Parts: sequence; C-alpha cells; structure tokens
Amino acid sequence: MIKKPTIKDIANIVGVSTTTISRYLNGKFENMSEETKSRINEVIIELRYEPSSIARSLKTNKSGMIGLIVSDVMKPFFSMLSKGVSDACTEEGFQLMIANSDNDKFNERKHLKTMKEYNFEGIIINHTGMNLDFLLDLKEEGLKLVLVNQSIDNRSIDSVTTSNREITQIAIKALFEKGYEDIYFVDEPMDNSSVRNEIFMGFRLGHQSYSGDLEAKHVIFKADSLESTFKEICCNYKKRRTAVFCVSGSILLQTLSYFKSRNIRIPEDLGILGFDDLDWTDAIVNGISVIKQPIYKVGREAAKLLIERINGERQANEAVHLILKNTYIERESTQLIK
Amino acid sequence: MIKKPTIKDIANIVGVSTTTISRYLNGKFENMSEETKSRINEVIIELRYEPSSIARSLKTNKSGMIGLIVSDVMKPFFSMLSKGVSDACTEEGFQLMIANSDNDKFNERKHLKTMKEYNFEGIIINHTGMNLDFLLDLKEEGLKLVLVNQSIDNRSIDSVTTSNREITQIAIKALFEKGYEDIYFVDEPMDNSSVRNEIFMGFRLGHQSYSGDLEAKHVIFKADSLESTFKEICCNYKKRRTAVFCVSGSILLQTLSYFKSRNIRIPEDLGILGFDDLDWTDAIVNGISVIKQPIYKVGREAAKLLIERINGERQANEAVHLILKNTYIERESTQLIK
DNA sequence: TTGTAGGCGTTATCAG
DNA sequence: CTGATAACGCCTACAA
Repeated sequence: MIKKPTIKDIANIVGVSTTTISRYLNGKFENMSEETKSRINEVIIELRYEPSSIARSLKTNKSGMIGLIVSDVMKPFFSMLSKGVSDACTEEGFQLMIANSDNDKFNERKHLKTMKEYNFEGIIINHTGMNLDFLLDLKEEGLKLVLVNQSIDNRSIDSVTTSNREITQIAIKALFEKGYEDIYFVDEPMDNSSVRNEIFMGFRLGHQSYSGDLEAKHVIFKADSLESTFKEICCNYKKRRTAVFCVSGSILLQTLSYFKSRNIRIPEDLGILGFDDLDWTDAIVNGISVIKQPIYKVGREAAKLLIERINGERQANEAVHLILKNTYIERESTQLIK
Repeated sequence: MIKKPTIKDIANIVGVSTTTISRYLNGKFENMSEETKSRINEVIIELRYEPSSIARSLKTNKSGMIGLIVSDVMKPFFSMLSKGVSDACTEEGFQLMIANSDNDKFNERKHLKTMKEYNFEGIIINHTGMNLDFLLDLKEEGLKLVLVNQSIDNRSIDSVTTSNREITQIAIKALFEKGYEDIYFVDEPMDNSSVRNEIFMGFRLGHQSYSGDLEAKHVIFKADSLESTFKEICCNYKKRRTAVFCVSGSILLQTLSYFKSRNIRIPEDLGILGFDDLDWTDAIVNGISVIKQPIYKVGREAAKLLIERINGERQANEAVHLILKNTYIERESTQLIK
C-alpha cells in the first residue's frame, strides 16, 4: 500500500511551492503561467494525486456534505423522504449522508455530534424527541438544522411538515357525509408522536363537526390479539354503517388481513381508510382510500430550505416553517354500499 | 457564535501542556497525578470542550465510520439491508453513514471517493456496475470493501450474496410437481442485474429438471400496456394449469392488480409466485407464495465481515464470499385447485 | 509525572 | 507570477 501523494510531493516534482499547487487546485489561475499550469496538471495525473478532503476541511470548516438523521430506516416513510432529500442534494451539488438513530437517544446524539464535527454543512433530522436540549444547543452554536415531519415547541428550528390535522378532519367528515355512522380510529399502542397527535386531533374534529363528540369506544389501540382488538368493530358493523381509520401501514395490513380471514367484505360490510399511500394500497382489494402525505416533496423542500440557509439566502433571524398539503384519495374501500 | 475551545485552550487554562490534555483525552492516565486529571476534567466540562474528530482523523487516519452505498434508497430491499448493516455497526461501535448512488456512475464514484478521503474504515456497497475498475483500484489501495447481493467477476472483493439460483430452481420444480403445466417468468424490461440473471438461471434449470426446455413464450418482459404484457397468459390459463413468477415487488403488484381487474381468481384460475417477502405479501389475497431472501441478515453479515477485516481478524490475502440461504414460502397463491 | 517540537495535508496572508 | 510561513486541532516520539 503506497503512500498517497500530497500537495507537497507535487510541489517538489514540479519544482514550485505548495502554494502554487493549492492555487491550481482551487482554480485560481489568474496569475499563473500556462507553463506551470500544464506541468502541474501533468504531474497530478501522473501521480494520480487527489486532494485530501479531510485536511481541506480542517482548514476551511467546510465539507460539502449534508446529513439526514432518520429515526427508523425500515419505515417506507423514510425511504421516500430520503429519496427526496437525496435528489435535491445532488441537484445542488451536495453530498448526502444518511444515518439511522433507530429511535435511540444515544445514537441520535452521536450522529449529530459526528456530523457537526466533520463540518457537515447542515443536518435534516426527524428526531426522537429525546435530545431536545441538545438540538437547541447545536442550533445555538450555529449548526444548520431542519426538522422534518415534526416541529419543536418553541418553534425556533426550521421545519417542514404536512397538514395532517386538517386533512384528517376533512376525510372523516367526508365519510360521515357519505353515510357512515361509526368511524373507528385504530393505532399502534404507545405511539404518541406529534404526527399521531395531529392526526388524532383531526379525527376528533371530524367527529365534532359532524356527528357530535367522539366516544371512547371509537379509539382503539392494537392489543395483543387481533381478536380482541377488533371485537368492538365486529359487533358493530352489522348494526351500523361502520368505517375504520388505520393510522399506520402496519395496522392497515393487519386490519385487512383480519377482516379477510373473518370473511368481512370491504367495502360491502366495512369501510377502510388508511394513512400514507403505500404502493400496495392502490393495487389490491380494489384500492384502499388513504390520506396521502407528499413525503418525497417534504424531503425535497427540507433539503432546499437547508441549502438556502447554507448559502445564506434566508433571513437568519427567523425560523421557517413549511407546511405541505396532504391529499385525501378516495378509492373503493370507502364506497358505502349497503 | 463563539469559537469552539481547542485542546490548547484547555491546556492554557489548566496550566499544563497540550500533550497532557491529549493523554487525558485518550485515556492514558498511567502517569498522571489525580490532581491534574481532575482539573482537566473540570475545565473540559466547564468549557464544554469536545475534541475535533476531523483533526484527530487527519492525524490518525481513522474515523470510526463505515459507509454503505446503495443504488436506490427507495427500494424496500435497501431499507432492510440498511437496518441489518446499521444494527451490526452500532453493536460493534461503528457509526454508519448511508449514501444513495441512485444508479448513477458519477454519484457512486463521488461517494466512494469522499468516504475514502474521510477515512471511513470500510465500505459496504451494492454497486451500479459502472465503476468496476475504480472499485478494484480502491481495493488495491487498501480500502476495505464488501459487496452485497452481487459479486465481481474476478471474485477479488469480499461479498455477501444469497443462493438465488438454487432456490428458484427448487420453487419452480415444486410448482411443476404440484401439477402446474406452464410457468411464466415476468420481469421488468431491461433489468439485467446479476441477481436477476441468477434467478433466471434458476428458472430455466427448474424447467429443465422437470418439464423440459424453456420456451420463449414463457419469458415475459413488462410492456407498456398490461393488456399486452399478460395477453399470452390470459389465453393460456384456461387451457393449461398456469402459474406466474413475478420477479419484482412492483411487477407482482401490477400483476395482482391486473388479474383482479379481469376477475381472474388466484389461485383458482392462476398461480402466483413472487420474489422477496414484502410485508403485504403475507397479509393480502390469502397470501402470496414467495421466495424470500434473508435481506436483513445479508446486511448484518456484510457488516460483520467488514468489521472483521477492519479489526484484522481475517486472512488478508483471500476474498471471502458468503452465500446465505433463501427460503421458499408457500402460501395460498400457489395452491393448485382446479 | 509532564513538556517540547514536529508533523498530518491543506489554505491564507503576506511579501516579494 | 510565485514563495515563505503560519495556521487548522490534534497526536506522539523523545526529552526532561
């Protein structure tokens, strides 16, 4: 393993100083003889010289890299988000590095620190909520930060989110108007992210603006057995026109699968509404109605916002909060038939 | 924005030399008075000092980071893979950075270069195939590299793959034995990755070992219209017991969706076999039979292998090629009924 | 038990 | 048009 050539080696061979090489590398040709210029070029190619980004970064405090920290790489949500961020970054000439905090406070912290120390130009993050103070400190220290799909209480950090509450309200109201009499909210247990809260608020408002207040029985958290989870619904659907709002892809799948196994037909016996437009929701069972977040766009916008910050194209004093519109996609799973 | 304290600042305040601080930071307490030790500690906390990884890395050529370069962040395959790699890395105390080449030669190259320059300890990659020479060069220069789900012709680079050919052959044979008379291979157009080739080989072998040679009509590439794509199959299934092998999740979805729209029932009229066990394949339409790759495990093993390399726990002279076993999961979509 | 001095590979400020 | 020289922040022989 041969030692990599440095700027010094080039300088020695060409017979000029390192300064000149550095100038060459940074495209400062204004005052440089064609002669030396081409000699340098030759030698660089000959030795396959490549500047050390790390040394450069130590000096300049720049890196050309942007970080994205997600809380769970496994979720389709983050795949789409990453794609959006990634596309925007390459378009603008930045390099994206994605890290997975895996919902762990310590990992998250470590990634933030490392990225900061390696002079990442900015970080887009969907945080775990366990490092709020740390995030604020970093922001304070001048790190460029954009939150995705969440914002922070004091709203001091830029964010890009979607209008979950409004759209949920609209969708629920639409279901009521269509004739559904009972709409159930089915969620994972213990999921109290801010997104989930927003959706729930929308759900409640949808109820209020149509059928009066929400009853406790309308909110279901997945239990150990699907049997007991869906007991109430199974009893209800024969008596009243019933729909189920599944707030995660995984819940939606389990719900579909359970009702299928019980020979409960959709939409004849039961209406189904999902959240997030996963690829299979359109293709199967005649289509599942869903509320769709523009996830890819959230990623893009977050990256664009961050890059504007990096380039100093934004007023530094005030945080920006972008809110993107969701859409309600009606498919067959909520075509009330009976 | 206040300047970050450096080792020098700490040294000045404590009244010792930077050497001592450096020793402290690296846990070399052997010869250090409790006194100075605790003073240093105090000042570090007081100033919130944090060592600069970048300066450290410039000196030590280490970084504690591992890179993962995927060709398309959007694919569920890479989500699972990333999770596997990520888990193994955190367990072993490495930090993972994921980059998306987006099937672009230039991006891929850039990520490789950057990671190398930032002293990444090693890189796991699913390459685009467009930078073979470059990869070999990097390997030559001492960069630790592990390929996932692919290997390279001269087999000089470590790899972790799965036994796609064998399992496909087994599955296809099983379908024939069950009584299917025609099995079709449906693929995206222009997908000639090595994985796809392996699967196709398995498909062909499956045919050969049972029903004789493959006929041209049995291999279908998705056309612009689903109508024309599936024409042959639609004609055939009434006459002979027919099954369709969909080699990608997206093809599988489209296939299911198309046959559903034509009221062709699965498995009564047509058998369906998929590749890759996506979450919905189990939950819907009574379950789709699939060939399942242990993707998460591929990620884990790749990371473990790489880390062994990094730690020098492997013979340096010979490339390692891990081949993990796939499984054939039979569900209802291939229960021959008629 | 601690310090000095040189170096890691660049860039930047002068001064020629 | 080009070069010394001093940083950037840390590590590490070698000294003391």
